[in-house]
Amino acid sequence: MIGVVREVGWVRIGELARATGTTARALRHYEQAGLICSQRAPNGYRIYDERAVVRVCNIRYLLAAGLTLDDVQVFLPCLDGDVAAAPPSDKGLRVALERLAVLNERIAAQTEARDRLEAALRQATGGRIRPVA
Amino acid sequence: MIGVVREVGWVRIGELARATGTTARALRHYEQAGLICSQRAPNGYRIYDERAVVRVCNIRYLLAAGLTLDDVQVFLPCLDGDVAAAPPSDKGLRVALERLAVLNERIAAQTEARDRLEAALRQATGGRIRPVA
DNA sequence: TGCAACCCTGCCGCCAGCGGCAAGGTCAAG
DNA sequence: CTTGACCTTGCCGCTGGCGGCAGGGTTGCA
Repeated sequence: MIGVVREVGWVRIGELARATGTTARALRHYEQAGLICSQRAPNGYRIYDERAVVRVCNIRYLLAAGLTLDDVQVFLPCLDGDVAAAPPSDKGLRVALERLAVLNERIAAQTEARDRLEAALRQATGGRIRPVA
Repeated sequence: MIGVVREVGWVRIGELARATGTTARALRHYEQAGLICSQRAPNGYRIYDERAVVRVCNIRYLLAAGLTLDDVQVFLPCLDGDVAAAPPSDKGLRVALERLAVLNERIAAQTEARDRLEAALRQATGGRIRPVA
């Protein structure tokens, strides 16, 4: 074993964290939420195969897109990437569409608020033109 | 003063809550956050003048738009419609403009999230969530 | 042999915006 | 005089996605 570099196969939590741009803490959190699973080494350490990288990246992607961990649950069958045979369920699509609607709503509301604020500011400074550095 | 009926210049918290579509609990919360203020009746009850209705509605509007209570703080001088009589200070304007920028940033971030989700969905309808790595 | 770098579990904290409850005071109507 | 609607303060709880720490164990390397 000396000098043998294991290219693939099993990584521990820290390495997976580095590989996916997250933290060990977050990964344990995902596991507790049932989004990823791990084998255990004889010493109790979590070990992951390389598919975990894809999976975690997918999870992070969906989270960054505004889904919750619960939402991501729905997509579990699709998270392994190589599953061409597992198209997203109707349920998954529904969740995603709902989330999309929520995001659109929020964006619209905030944009409206911004426009209002902008107008108010313009009015506030309308009479007295004050240079606001 | 005899016989003069002042059509409710003052309301108590419950009525204000009903008038603004919120709860007494929330109003106390806003007060504790420094967003609204109240007089006190001799018995200790909070009493509000009718401008409070406008103010609270504005607060709720901004909150619904995704602002935080802290954000709303900054816009306090604008919430009463008093702007013409009491133009905001340079300092206030500066802060308001900063907040405007923050708002724009937030909108941009959420828009990006939405686009990502949309893209993911588009990929999903093609068979899988998204090509990873 | 001793250290530094990992890993483990478990639990508390944080932010935001309240909800809800306890334990009491106040007031008008019946 | 009692009921019930309303008000007060204060504090704990909840959701979401972790951060961070305590208090351990395990490894690799000089």
